[in-house]
Amino acid sequence: MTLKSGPPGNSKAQMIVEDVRRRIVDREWQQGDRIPDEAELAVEFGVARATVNKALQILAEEGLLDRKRRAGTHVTVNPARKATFTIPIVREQVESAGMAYSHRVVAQKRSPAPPEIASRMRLPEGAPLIHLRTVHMGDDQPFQVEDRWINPAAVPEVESVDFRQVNANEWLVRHAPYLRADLTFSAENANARDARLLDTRQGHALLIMQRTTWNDLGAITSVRLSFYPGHMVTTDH
Amino acid sequence: MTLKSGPPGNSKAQMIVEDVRRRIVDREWQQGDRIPDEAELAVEFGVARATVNKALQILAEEGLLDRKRRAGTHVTVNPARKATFTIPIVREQVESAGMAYSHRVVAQKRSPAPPEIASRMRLPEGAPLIHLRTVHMGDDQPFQVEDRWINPAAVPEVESVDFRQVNANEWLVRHAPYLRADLTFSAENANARDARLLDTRQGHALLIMQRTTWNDLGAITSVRLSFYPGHMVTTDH
DNA sequence: GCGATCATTAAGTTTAGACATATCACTGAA
DNA sequence: TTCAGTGATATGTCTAAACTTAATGATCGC
Repeated sequence: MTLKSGPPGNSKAQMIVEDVRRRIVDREWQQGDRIPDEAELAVEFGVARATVNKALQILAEEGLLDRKRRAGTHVTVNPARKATFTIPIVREQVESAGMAYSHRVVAQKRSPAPPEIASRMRLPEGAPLIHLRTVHMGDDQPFQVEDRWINPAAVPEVESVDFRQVNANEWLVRHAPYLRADLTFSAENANARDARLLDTRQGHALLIMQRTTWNDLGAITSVRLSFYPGHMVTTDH
Repeated sequence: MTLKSGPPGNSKAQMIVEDVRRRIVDREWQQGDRIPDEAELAVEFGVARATVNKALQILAEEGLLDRKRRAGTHVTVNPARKATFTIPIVREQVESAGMAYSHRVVAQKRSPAPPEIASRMRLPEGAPLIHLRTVHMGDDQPFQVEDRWINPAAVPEVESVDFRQVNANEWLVRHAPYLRADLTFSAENANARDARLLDTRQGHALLIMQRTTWNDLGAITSVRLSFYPGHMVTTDH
C-alpha cells in the first residue's frame, strides 16, 4: 500500500497518523493488540522509518498507543485520553465574542500572604505580596472577577507598575514568562462580594479557575478567576 | 557552546528545549524578539539542524515560539499557553485516592433524543438513544453522578450490554474508540435530584463536566458528570 | 528446576543531505 | 504610486544510515 494523497493533512507523517487512528477506531487493530513494527509499516506505507516513528510518537502522545523498546507498539488498553485547552487572555476572549472590553481595579495593596495563598504558592506564610482584585467586563457587563496575588520576589519590576493603568493579566503575560503552571477547576456558590461584583445573586453557582505560575525564582502569581454564571470553558479540538 | 550533559532530559533535543526555555524565562530573548535561525543554533549547540528543528517545534507547540517560513522564529508576544489534562476513568480516580470503588445504575432505558442532547450530538431530534444514569461512589460516599446518552447507531454492540453489570465508562473506553471529543466545564446549582444522588443539599454549587465523543459513524455518547461539592479538576504538569 | 548471562529485537535518537514551500523584500513595469 | 513578478531565505519535511538503549527471551551452568 502507498499513501493516498487525500485532501487532509498533507504530510506523510500526518497521513500515517490518520490512517493508523482510523484502523484503531474501526477496530481493525483492537485494544491491546501489538501493531506491526516501524520497519514493517515503513515498507507498507512506502516511507522511511523515521517518518513512521514520527507518526507513531504523535499517536503515543495522544494516548492511543503504548510504545516500549523491544516490546513493540501496542494499542492502549485503557486510553486515558488527554484534552488540551488554551488559556485565553481575558481581553481577547471578550473581544472575540464581539463585545467591548473594559476592566476595573477594585483593590490593589501590599499584603502579607495568607495561609491558603502561601501554601498554594509554596511561600512562607506572611511573605510580602501584592494583592489585586479586578472585574473584567464585556459591553459593561461583568464577565469575570479576578483575585490575584503577585510575588515581587519573582518579578521585581512589578513594584513599579500601576495596575490601574495596565491589565495585570497582560502585563504579566508579557513580562513574566513562566516555566510551570498549575490549573484547577472547581465550582463555588457566589459569596456576597462575588455576587455584587458579578451583578448576580448570592449563592449562584460559579465556575472557578485557579492558576499559579512559576519561574526559576519561585511562584510568580496565583489567581482565582470567577466567571459569570453560565460561563463554560471548552477544550480545543 | 556545546550542550552540558546535565542530569535532566537526556536527549539533545530535550536539552535544547530546556536551554531555550530558560533563555526566554530569563528574558535573554524577549517577547517578540527574533531568535537565531535553525542553522545558527545547530552550530551553536553542535548538533544537526534536524535536532534543533525538533526542539523548536516542541516549544512552538507549547506556545512559547511562533515560527514561520522565511520569517524565522520569534518569541510569542501573547503566549496563550496551553494546558492539558487527562480524562480519568472514574474507577481509577477513586481507587487512586485510596477508596473502594462501587457504582449504582439508577436508570437505564431507551429514549428518543431530547432537543438539547440531539443538538449536542448533532443527531435529529428524537433519534433512538440509550439513556443511563449512574452514581459512582468511593467508600460508599457518592463521588460523581453520570447522566449518559449512548447512540446505538455508532456502536451497534451496545444494544446487548447490560450496564448494571459493566461500567459504561469502561465498556465504552474499551469498545468504542473515538476520533474527536468535545469537553466543557461549567458550574450549576444542584437540583433536587443531583442533591439527593450526591447526598448534598439542593443549590450547592457543582462542577459539571460535559463530554461528547465521535467516531466516523457519528456521535458515540454524550455524558454529563456532576462532581460532589468541592471537587477540583487539575491539569497535568 | 532455577537463576544468571547474553544475544536479539524494536524503539529512541541523531546526522547529513536534499528538496518543498511560504513569505519577505526587492525590482521593474503599468 | 501601485502592483505583479522574482529571487532569496528560513522553516517544513523526508530519507537512509548509523548508533544507542531497554527489555525480552533463550541459553547455559548449577
